[in-house]
Amino acid sequence: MVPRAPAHQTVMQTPVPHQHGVRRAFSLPARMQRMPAMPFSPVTSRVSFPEQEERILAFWKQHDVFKRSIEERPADNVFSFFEGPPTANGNPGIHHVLARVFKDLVPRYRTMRGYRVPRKGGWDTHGLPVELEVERSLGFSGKPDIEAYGVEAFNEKCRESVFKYVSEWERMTDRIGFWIDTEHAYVTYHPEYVESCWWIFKTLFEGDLMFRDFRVTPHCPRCQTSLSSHEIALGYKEDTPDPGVTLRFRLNASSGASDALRLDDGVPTSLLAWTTTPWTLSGNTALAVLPEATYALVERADAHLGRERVVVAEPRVAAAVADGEVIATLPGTALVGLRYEPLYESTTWDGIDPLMFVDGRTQKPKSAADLPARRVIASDHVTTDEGTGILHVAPAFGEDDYGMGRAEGLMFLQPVRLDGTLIGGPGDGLFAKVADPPITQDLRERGLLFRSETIRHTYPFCWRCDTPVLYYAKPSWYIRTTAVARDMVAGNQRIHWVPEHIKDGRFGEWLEGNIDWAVSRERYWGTPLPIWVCELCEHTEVIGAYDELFARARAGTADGVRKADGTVDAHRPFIDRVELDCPQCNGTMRRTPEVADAWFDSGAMPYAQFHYPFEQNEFMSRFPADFICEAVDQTRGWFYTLHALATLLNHTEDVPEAIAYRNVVCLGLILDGEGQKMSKSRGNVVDPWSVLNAHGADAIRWYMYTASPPGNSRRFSTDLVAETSRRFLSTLWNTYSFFVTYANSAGFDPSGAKPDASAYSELDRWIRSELHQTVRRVTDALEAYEPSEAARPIEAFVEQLSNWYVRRSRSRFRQGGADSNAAQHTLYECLVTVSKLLAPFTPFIAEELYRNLVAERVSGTADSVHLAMWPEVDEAAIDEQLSSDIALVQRMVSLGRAARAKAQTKVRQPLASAVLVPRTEAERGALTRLADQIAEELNVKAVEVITDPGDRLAYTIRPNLPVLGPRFGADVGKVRGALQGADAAAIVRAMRAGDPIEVGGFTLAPTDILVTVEASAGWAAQEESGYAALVDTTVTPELEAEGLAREIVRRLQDLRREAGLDVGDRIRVTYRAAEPVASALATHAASIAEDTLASSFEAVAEPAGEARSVEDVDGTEVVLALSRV
RNA sequence: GGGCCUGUAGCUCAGCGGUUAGAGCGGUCGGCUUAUAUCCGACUGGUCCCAGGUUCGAAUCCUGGCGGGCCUACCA
Repeated sequence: MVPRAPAHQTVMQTPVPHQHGVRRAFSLPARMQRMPAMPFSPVTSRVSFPEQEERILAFWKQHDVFKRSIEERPADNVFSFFEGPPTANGNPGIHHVLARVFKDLVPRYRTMRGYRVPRKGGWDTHGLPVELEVERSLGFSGKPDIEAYGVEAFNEKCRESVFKYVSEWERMTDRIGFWIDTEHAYVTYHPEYVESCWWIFKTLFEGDLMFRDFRVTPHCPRCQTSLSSHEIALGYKEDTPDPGVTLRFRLNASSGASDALRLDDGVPTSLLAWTTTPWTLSGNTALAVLPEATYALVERADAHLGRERVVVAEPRVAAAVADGEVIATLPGTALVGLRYEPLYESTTWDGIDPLMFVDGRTQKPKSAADLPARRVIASDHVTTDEGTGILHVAPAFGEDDYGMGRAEGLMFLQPVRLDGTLIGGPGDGLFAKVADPPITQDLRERGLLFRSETIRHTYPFCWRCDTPVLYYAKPSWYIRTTAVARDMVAGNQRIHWVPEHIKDGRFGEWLEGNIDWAVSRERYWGTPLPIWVCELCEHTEVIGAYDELFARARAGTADGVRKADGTVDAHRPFIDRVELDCPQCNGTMRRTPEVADAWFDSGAMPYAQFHYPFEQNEFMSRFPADFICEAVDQTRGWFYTLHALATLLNHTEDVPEAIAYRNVVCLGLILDGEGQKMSKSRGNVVDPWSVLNAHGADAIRWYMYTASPPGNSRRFSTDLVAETSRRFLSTLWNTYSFFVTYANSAGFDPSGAKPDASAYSELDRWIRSELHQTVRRVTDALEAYEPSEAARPIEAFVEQLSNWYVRRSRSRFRQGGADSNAAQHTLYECLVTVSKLLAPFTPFIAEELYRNLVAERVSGTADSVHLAMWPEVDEAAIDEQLSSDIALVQRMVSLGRAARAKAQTKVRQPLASAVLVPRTEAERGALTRLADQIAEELNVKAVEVITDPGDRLAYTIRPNLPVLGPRFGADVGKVRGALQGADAAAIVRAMRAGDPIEVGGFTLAPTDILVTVEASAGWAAQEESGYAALVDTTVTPELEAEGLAREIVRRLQDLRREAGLDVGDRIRVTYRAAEPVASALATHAASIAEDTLASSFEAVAEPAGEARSVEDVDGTEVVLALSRV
């Protein structure tokens, strides 16, 4: 249907202020203005949602609706949204659709609330995934291949690769109705973006928030590169066999041991330590014990060494030293500070460069004598659950070890090369894992091996080449996030998280355990670190702007960065050639070779997307974001880097807020039908287009919003989307189609005066009450960023609208007159309001309804629902009593139908009466008032509402536990027992009279007891939760005749439809029927004729006409024939 | 290994201290219907993952397991 407006030039008018509403900003063609007689465009009940959506997309484009939805809102009322940039190096899957539809929801809602919501897109273009994709396409297997190929050419390939899939992303984004400005999207490799990143680096460096240090990192010795945590996760192998060796670290007279260790006895005494990595032993510089643990001195006889004593944690004695005798125990603190004999004198080996920790940094010692001696240290990392309770510490090969080295000022030895080969000792020149056996053998021969075994554990391998990964200390640049860790924790408390548990759960705990951010990567395609270090004196300088770079660069060295045409490309390898003069020593300053972690780029987007601070533009009005939304896997990714950089830059007083976002919705992951995460590697990714083409974007969107709360993971299947479309969208569509059909035939004018309040029927007042309660619920939920909570009430309302309001009002729409007008106004209001409520959720169908019902019919209105204002709650329309009364009616009708089903009388068969039994007097009043509706629904002649059904019912009584529980506590059981034995009828009588009830020594009030009823003969009853409905099952001959007449009406209507007659066609009917049908038809001929628009209805011997059918009515043959008049 | 989430009908999910655990879909049967690709009813289908505990009362709260998901991790 949309767009129906003929193509024409839209005329932009001067923007108008929008404090209280939206003014139309372009003029409609003259023929569309003020033509109340013009009907709504006809709406077919059969609609292709996907095709309709394409038409609406075209309408939005033609009329620039997205852009206007921003620009028509006041510039001083900004709601800020940050787009977390997707990496466009693969085709988008349905899981990307999930994120994008949730991102779209809140901005659309806020726009309708009158905010200006700019939506700048972005692309994440740097990083390892891009490099790996290129490596794959070039058939590379590691860094040496890239170096040989040339960094310049390689990076050029990366740049091309990034946008290979962008058009696919844009096509998907557009089709699902995600409004985002891709035209002005930020791109992380653009020079302006990189320059902002540089500014941040410089700001942090000058604020003493950046430093260089060793970092222990997973390292693939074959590819000679660090592996990111993501890559490591790909390569874990279970049950990897490794050596498990227990070693003797000898104590001697100069160890400084206390008397407790009895070294004076002259018995050889050792500390025992266990490790799975013998190749790290030559890097040992300490042993760690748990100070609060108790250690045991164990004496034993060794087959080779004779009498000896060993020290292990007391709980480990049985496991580690099965054949010994504990001769003393001592606290862990008594071991701290002991010196021990090194396994290897590795400090003196060729090629080893011993370092030491000073003030937390590794340094060369002034002389060999300054090196700290190996000693026993205290550490919380030690456990007594495993090994010996004494830990071998090699700071060069373990993160914990490194931390201990730093904290304790230990020696630092790294006798392993980056290619994984050992320097010196028994394994000299061998690859680390290969060196384990010779090292073990050497220690065995020297009497230092206490025990050797093979253990199995989970160990990481390089996912590309299957080489075991080594953990290895390498120099790295850090951002000192620990300096602002408390600020980050405090800031987090000001962020509204959905779901809430992320705040103090996954995210909060991550912040609590914050460590400095290792931000450098030894890679190629990334933001180059703008750090230059003097070759001679190590003077370090950070460049924060291109102008600064060009001013400082030695002549000619920056030519590759600033191209001849004036553009800048600060990427490698050009930037690597830039040399600066050292201001301190006249040496040459060269750039540190690393690039930035790509997460740094994305965390910098609040600033870099606007080239802040180089351009003073939107940044200030956009920071911090009011809303961001990504999947939970971003908790330690984008959510963290955004937060960290904001807190850091606030710490340096360069940005005004310490948080980057105020509200964040974390989405769960999409799983496939089997509950597995969708990923390219598993091959279970659903192609969004297959679903979009079949069911459309609205169906997918509605499914995403309603399937489960945003934070839950959800299983996805096309069938579930199809169900959504059928159940929700079709119901709404048909209600809309119904309205348009009858409104047009009645000449309904939406601009016409609204009916007086008194003209509205009770049904009208009820649905309006429901409508405005729905508006309230939806608004509240959206204000709380709870999309699922917001969507469900709309679904429930549409269901009520279609299946109660419209169904019960159908005849009113046909009749005309004041009542008909009230019904039309009511349904119109409902549909228009629903279209606005739905606009953020299902923007296409909402637009279609709004365009046809409002924009094209009512002057002075916005021409798109997305430019309209959010509906206001009409508090006066809300009548909660009426809402609950109708809910009760619906419940009673449902009970009554169930009672009919028990009696096996179809609803078409009229019955004499129904008896309703509510729980309270107030309910009795309501049902009495609404008895007519119930009688119609149940097809009974009379409805009686009573609280005492007399002998039509038998009673059972039950204790009202929620009331009795708090009062009687443990006696509840006795009360229950007493009630079971009591005379139910007598108690019910007492309850009716309002008398206190004495039972088993307890005094109960009427409200303490619940009554259940059952029908007696001649009645059918259904009871639920204290409510009951009964129907009189007696079918008199009169009732039977009436039922037969209605049966014939239904069959004639079927015949009309089969014959292809129009709703208004008048007919002539002839029939032949045996008894008892014949008499029934004769009696009711007039009403049958009226219901079927028949001008004549006569019994003949041989019925004939345009359509004829032979029917079996309860065993009686009936022949029907009809012809158009 | 640790953290967080999650486990309810064949499927997707509500319910999160209170009477007989629900909805939609599916299946079977019946019914309504000239807005509907709809709708209504009945039937079918549940050791509310398991085991303890708290409580008068537990799907719901606590503890411990088990399964699934995500994140994280060389506990030597």
